[in-house]
Amino acid sequence: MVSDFLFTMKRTHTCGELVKKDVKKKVVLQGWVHKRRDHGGIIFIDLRDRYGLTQIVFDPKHEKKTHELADTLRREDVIEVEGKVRPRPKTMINKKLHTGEIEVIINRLDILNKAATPPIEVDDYKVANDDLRLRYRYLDLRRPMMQKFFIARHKATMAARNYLASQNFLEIETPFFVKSTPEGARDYIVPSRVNPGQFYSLPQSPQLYKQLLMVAGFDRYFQVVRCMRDEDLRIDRQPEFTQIDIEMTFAEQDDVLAAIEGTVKAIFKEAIGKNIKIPFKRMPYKESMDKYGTDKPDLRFGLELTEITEEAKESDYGIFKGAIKNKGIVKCIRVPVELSRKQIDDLTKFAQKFGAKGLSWMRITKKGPESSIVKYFGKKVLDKILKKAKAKPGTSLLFIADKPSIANDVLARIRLKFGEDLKLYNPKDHNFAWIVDYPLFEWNDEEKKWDPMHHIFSMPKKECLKYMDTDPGKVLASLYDLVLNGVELGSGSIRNHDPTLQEKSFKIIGLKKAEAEQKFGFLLEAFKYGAPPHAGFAIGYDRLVALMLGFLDIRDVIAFPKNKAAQCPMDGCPGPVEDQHLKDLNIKLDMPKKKK
RNA sequence: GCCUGAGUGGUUCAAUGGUAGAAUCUCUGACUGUCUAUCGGAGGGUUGCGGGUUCGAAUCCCGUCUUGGGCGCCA
Repeated sequence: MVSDFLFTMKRTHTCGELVKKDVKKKVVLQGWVHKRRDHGGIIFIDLRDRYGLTQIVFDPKHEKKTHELADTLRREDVIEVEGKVRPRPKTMINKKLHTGEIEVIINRLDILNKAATPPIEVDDYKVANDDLRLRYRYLDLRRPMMQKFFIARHKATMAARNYLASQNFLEIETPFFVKSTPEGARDYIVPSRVNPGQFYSLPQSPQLYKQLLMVAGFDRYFQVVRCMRDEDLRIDRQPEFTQIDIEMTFAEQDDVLAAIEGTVKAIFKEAIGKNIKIPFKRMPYKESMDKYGTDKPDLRFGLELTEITEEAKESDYGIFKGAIKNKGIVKCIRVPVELSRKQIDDLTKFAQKFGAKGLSWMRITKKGPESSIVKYFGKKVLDKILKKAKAKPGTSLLFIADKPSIANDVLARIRLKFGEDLKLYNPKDHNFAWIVDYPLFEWNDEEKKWDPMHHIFSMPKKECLKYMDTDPGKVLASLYDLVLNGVELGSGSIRNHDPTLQEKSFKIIGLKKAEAEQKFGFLLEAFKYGAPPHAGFAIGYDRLVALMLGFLDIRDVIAFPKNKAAQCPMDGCPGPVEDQHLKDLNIKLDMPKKKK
């Protein structure tokens, strides 16, 4: 850490940089009183700034008046001190601190600002509850741990920018006031005063704009960009969040994946010094669904699922046969323990919570499979199932017979539960994977129509074009997701730059020509004038940084996040506005009456 | 909208239906080598709020508010 940048300032060093070689230097430090250890005579204070802690010493024998003033110091006072660096006695070296070999003996103390007693402690040992942390965020952010997170985030952002710039990507800003497209997530909207009755939307992503930048010939674009979605919050979902958004012209899928892999590698290297192996594993969507029941599998552990629909047909078990008759499947997971009755009861409740009708099970003991359903299976079929699922003594099988979506979802959740409960993985691992070859369309059973699985502007794979008219469910696209430890980190695709093909896609999802024209006309028009093939990706950046640092809560890497109700306990937003303000916008409130 | 957990000194937590405690913090005393200093003393509580049951409620019941996690939602 070099302090050249301080040359115009009164302080000569930060609180994180003085080491043995600085001994005898006369220094001026500024910072916050972190901890105070008063020995009656000598007083030690840990002086804190974002760079670290430095122990400063007030000795009555050294400078009596300064020592008396130091006696009045309390935590979080802001002070300036002048003194001399000296080595600590050998037995008093603090190995936990970078500055632990030295201390500064102080002869001058200026109290720059006394602090009122803080309502929460600025201390990583005792963290206040979420509400207070957000209410006094500026104090919470002073904690060394939080500062570390934001320093890491900054380094990560710089690494991404540098890497992408080195690969010829240009950072170009796209608008925040955009046209509303009422599909997918709910938009935040902003009234336009100069266009009465009209609204802007805040973007959920710069998707269409970055594609237009490709039409404009910028070749490679990126942006570290805020996106907004008016949906309910989760531990890894905030109403505004950051994406690293990229788009590339004349690029194949491998080019985009390589660009993202390079970015992620640079981020981990620069921010936490970790070398990540690239390229990441690639797994087709279908394989992921078959093996893990989800398109965002946590690959830090095994516990793969086994489908036994065919075998189940040969049984006399009514529940399995009934489900199969109903277009369902039978799938199971083998867990490496003999489950107790109580565990099975709990798992059944767990499964029902997520829509399963029930949970069938077999416990494999040394004597063979034990379960009330064993009797419905002939020995041959039973052996086939046990072999297929690799069920050995000391394991158990859990079966779900249901619609594929439910069987997969529930088993995927059970798999995660066992992975966590049995500690089948190292929580510090970072296991990246690409899920590729997604279907372009997904059947919406409730509305009896095709929905885009991800992104309607994606290019169908060449070999699938023949199914566009006959069987849209079979159409795979060059659509890819990045997954880290079971968390979706982003998605992208090769875009559809062919207007005719795009119209076909719209038609399949039931978007009428006029409607498409109204919503995306500007994009379709642009595509007429020489749109190059292009592809892109967007990384959920808050999630990436949080997972990189070893946790899931993205609020710890967002300086001023919202609470679960999308409010900020610090400034109190959202709040009402003045009547005149609403009048200027021609807006009248029509609030529902509160229930009594 | 639904499910589930929490709400007790400033803060973090404890307390079988029977005197609300501890640590930290604040103030204060002692102490010249600590490093989340240590050792004493003091201060600090309408147990979120409103009802109810009970001789007696932090504890049980009902309602309500705040907050965490999840489901729905997030193409």
